[in-house]
Amino acid sequence: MTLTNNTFIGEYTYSLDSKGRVNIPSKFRQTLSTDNQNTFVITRGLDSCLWVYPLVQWKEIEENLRKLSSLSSIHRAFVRNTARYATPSTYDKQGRINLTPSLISYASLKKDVLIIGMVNKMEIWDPIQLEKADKKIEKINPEEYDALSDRIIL
Amino acid sequence: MTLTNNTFIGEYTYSLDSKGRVNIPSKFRQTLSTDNQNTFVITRGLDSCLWVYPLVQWKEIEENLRKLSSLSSIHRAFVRNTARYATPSTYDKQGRINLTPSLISYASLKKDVLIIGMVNKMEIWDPIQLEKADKKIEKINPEEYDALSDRIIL
DNA sequence: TAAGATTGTGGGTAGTTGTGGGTAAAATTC
DNA sequence: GAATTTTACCCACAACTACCCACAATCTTA
Repeated sequence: MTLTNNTFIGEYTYSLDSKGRVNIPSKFRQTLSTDNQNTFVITRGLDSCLWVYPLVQWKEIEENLRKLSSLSSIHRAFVRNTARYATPSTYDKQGRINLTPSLISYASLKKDVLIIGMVNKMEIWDPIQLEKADKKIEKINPEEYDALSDRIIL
Repeated sequence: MTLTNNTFIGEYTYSLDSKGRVNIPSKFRQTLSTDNQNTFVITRGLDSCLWVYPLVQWKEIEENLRKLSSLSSIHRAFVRNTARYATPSTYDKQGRINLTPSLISYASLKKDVLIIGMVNKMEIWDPIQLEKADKKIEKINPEEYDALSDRIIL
């Protein structure tokens, strides 16, 4: 059953094979095909994980990058660092995407891989890395976390 | 697989051969051929790298240069430095472009060469030069960099 | 519960891509 | 105008990638 367009939620475990392929949760594939879309952009996340955007989502980011000026060195660096690691990819007939060696090593991916829905994108994690990141967050800024609670009604 | 017209993202490693030829990532070639275009304009980048524009993009730059006044010495210098090093080029049947000795030496290119998609253009880098440039940016204005992160939602 | 459909995982193969070098045309020099 | 250098075009081949098929495990449905 499909949720709505471009909404990713849930957690799924898959295995990365010897060719660097990972399965995409079938629910996510359905979500995407409603939009006649099987193209993603995979890139480095801000934690040690990968971010996978559906093309429409990525296009929005790109539009914002286009507005930055090549005359500013900061702007150039920002565009470069954002665009540099972005890799377009489609899923194959079996529903898998290819990860480049560079992306695999960035996220320290081994055999078992966690895919997490992040509403507008998915994250690909090594289970151990995710655990580490979780523990780190627990320690710092519980106040900031609470502040978010005010902005978002659950 | 093609993204859309004139969008360049990702990082690719190629080798500069003895004749001064570098491969263009096949994804970029597809992007360009959608426009029935295999003509680039290569010029000096503002960092120590080369900028490669598809012809359409370059035409836009030219239009903007036309608007600058020759009465202003700053404007004159800007137009001169932008136009001066621009070299039109096409890729051969194998998908390679020729770099002139002048361009090669400007970017300090050796054997290994990095091509980076910058959304509206590509950059050609020597890996060591890029590393240097990265470190430089880290030092100056982290606040400005963070401000950009707020403007662009990833 | 059995049969059928869907999903996840592995591997083989044909086509594409990256890199080197050869040759003929064009440009440059003497 | 001949000789030499430079450039553009072509071919060859190795490495890699995308696509295809197979099959086991799981879920669905009657």
